[in-house]
Amino acid sequence: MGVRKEQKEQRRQEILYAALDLFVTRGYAATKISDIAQRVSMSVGLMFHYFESKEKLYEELVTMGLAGTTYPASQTCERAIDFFEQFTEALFSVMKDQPNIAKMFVLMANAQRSEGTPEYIREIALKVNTIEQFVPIIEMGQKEGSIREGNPLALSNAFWCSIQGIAEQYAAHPETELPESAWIVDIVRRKKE
Amino acid sequence: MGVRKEQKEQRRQEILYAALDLFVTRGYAATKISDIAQRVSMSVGLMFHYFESKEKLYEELVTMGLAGTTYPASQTCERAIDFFEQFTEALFSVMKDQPNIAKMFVLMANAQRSEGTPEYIREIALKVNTIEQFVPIIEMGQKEGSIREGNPLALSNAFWCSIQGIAEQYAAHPETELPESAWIVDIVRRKKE
DNA sequence: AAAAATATTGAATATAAATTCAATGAAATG
DNA sequence: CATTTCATTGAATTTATATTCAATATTTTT
Repeated sequence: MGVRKEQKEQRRQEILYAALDLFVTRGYAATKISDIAQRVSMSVGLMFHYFESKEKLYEELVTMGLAGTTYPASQTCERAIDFFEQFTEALFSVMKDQPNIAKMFVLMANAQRSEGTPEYIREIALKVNTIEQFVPIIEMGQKEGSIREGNPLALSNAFWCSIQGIAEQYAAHPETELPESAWIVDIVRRKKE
Repeated sequence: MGVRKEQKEQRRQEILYAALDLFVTRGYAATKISDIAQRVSMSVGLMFHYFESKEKLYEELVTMGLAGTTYPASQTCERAIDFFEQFTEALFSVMKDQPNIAKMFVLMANAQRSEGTPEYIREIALKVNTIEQFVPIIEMGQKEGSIREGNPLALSNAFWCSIQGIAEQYAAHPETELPESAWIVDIVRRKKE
């Protein structure tokens, strides 16, 4: 049973990933249903057999992005700085062999920031609140001396903005060499005297 | 003479800055002429008295962005790392009291990257080639020991992506506290043993 | 293999946004 | 103050794109 359902599900996935790529490289508003249809070699009409509307497609992507966001926030690390190192290393490594991860990063950021995003979709995207999540870890690291001094929120922000900027560049130009994770972790690392 | 011309020029500027803000906060494609018109309290029709089309308006902004991009590439600094420090400090300081600078950063990056950008506009935007510009400075700094080891292009890229990510966040949320420039410069700084 | 269910298409239709335009009002000029 | 020039509007028009739909093909089920 369900051979057809599986195929349909398969096809939906193809559409979703084609849309992800297009939404990221040209922006949601600038992407036409016909662009997506062309990518997956189907007629425009058929797209609506799979997705109710362009907006629903977007919503589903953002929901996927939210679901896929599982940060090992309470990983077992002795020092906070080790957490940043492991996290960043892991992230870059995943981005390298799954370009969709970088794209998803960009999609989520756009969904959060752009005033063009339908409000209910924006709200879904906003549930991923990475900047705030890292604040307690930074505070801990400051106490133990592995993270530099300074406003924890501003530090977290600086770190995340950098990650974000890198993901964007990588999504647009995957041929770019990713930085070594230590370079980025140094944004928050405390230097020894 | 030219009272009218001045007023017209004035009005054009208002439109340009309203468009800059909208293009950045919602994206070029998602911004309607009517959105811009509303911002500057004029009828949609009148917009076309000032600009031939939405695209020309975009082109003019990108051209402005290119013209405004004057990096003191060969500043008088003893060490390369000092250059990065001065540059970053200056940039953040300018962004703080001229929010349009941050917005322009974002506009230019979008124009460069998005496949939705009309090709001739993209080419204008691509003339700002910051990443490559910093490579020789990094190489110099590596020789003199003030910049860390590593692929100079990748280092420049990491630095610029961070700046870019920060500018984007700041453009979207100007209430965010900007990082201290030293945090970001540490991406390229060489640590003493 | 007939019937039912589903996939697919291409051609309408609907919607939305850009662009044009004829008409009107306001300022400058002689 | 009559005339010309420019600013402005609101209502068409055009263009682009999303969405619907009736008709057809394909697959599954009986």
